[in-house]
Amino acid sequence: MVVDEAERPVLVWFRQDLRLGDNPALHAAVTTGRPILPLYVLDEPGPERRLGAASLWWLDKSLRALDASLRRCGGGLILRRGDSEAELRRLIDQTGADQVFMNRRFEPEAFGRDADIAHALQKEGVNCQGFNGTLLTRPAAVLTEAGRPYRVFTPFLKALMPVIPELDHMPPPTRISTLGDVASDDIADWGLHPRAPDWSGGFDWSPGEEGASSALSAFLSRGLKDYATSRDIPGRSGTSRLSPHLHWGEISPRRVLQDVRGAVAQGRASQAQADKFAAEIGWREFSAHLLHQFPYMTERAFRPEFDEMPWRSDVDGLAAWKEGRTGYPLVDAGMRQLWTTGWMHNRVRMVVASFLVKHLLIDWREGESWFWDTLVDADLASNVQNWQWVAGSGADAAPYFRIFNPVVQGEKFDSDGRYVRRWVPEVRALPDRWLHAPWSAPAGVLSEAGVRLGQTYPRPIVDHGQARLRALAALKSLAGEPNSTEF
DNA sequence: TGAAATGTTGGGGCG
DNA sequence: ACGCCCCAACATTTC
Repeated sequence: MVVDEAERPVLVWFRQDLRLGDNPALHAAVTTGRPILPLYVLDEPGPERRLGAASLWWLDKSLRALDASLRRCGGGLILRRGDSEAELRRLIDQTGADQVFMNRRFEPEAFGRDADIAHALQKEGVNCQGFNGTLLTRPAAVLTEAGRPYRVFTPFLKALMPVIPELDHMPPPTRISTLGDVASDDIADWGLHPRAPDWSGGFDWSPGEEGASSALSAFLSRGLKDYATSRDIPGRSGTSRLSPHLHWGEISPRRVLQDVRGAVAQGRASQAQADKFAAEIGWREFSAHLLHQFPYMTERAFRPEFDEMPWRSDVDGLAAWKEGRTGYPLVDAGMRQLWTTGWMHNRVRMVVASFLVKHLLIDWREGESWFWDTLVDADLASNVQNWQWVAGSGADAAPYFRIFNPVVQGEKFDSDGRYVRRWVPEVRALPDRWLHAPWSAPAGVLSEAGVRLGQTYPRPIVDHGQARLRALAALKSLAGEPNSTEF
């Protein structure tokens, strides 16, 4: 088939950039003036880690939203299932496309494979172009003076902020010229939404580009102005809840930071609040850069001495943790919020993670794996980095002796009990004074609140004081100086 | 982006 | 008036 050069279509390969606005790859494709083939390939099961159940739930909705947006511009999303390279080639063969535009992914496996695919296609005359649509900067852009990756967050953030490129004006295309009849799967056939049973009834999310913008607007008008303190109170809606939108690229971190700066300029929030929020976006960036540069982090401890950690095997403890019946109300509340809504407040994530790793001495990979399956914002770099941070084995990690007391954390950050009462109704009637430690309440208080320990609500599966000493002993046994940050 | 143990200080009760 | 003790409040150190 001989096709006029100017009529050849170009392919936009969507992955974790499920948006039309502020999308560098799509924008570059539109600029060619050629017909556009928007493609998503479900490479599942493929060479990468399989998506978790909550991620599949989200992907289902986000792809539908992207397809609807594309249809409003004149063309729909082409869905294919199979090996990424094979499906790209198939579509290229079917349509005569001679260019591929994609926003790069920076997880090591995906990054390497994208490069392999691009090289293979270029050899055959298909031009491939990669962009950065998901991070503030490419990982290689932030290095120490010695040319090495940062291992400590604060200097990383300081180096990152000045090198973030300006946000180019890339409005969503109003019209996409597409080819007529290109075969696409029906997303309903992919079965991404859970059935039998459908456990997603408690998910309260609006996946897609519009949902992302709404979440940002809501945060800018309500959450940002006292972010620094509200973000730590799990019983309030003080966080942005942008994480799943950012993960799937329904909004870009540059756009988020630009709008936050705009809110400050309009006097809707102070610079200090904005800086605190920017630092959280900075942690996302730090995670992505670390994983890109230290690919072994998904499997092994960032700090090798932690590979010797004497983890316990504890099937019952792990199950109690997952199911939210450890007997510590704040921990149980968090795990139930996760299961019910696909999300957990950040403060509580630290507490439940610390509990698994330090109180139960269970390998952080067990927790990471559970979060991966149940979180709608599951992100390889962030998930792995944060788990290693809590475990003490990560970059700039929590010192080994930092062991959260779930009772003290509850009293500090859920002092009115709003969070625990919402997710652990069994103890709802206890007065604040005893809410976070039901086992310490006098018998009369318990019976008045209708709590029968061991029957209506579990006794603690470990004693905090003993578990703390056990963890300290195990962590101290590691070779080297676990607390040192010197290299 | 801890918590617990230990140390210090100062007010107040009391002999 | 004074020393002594208790203990809360706060600071420091230790894990």
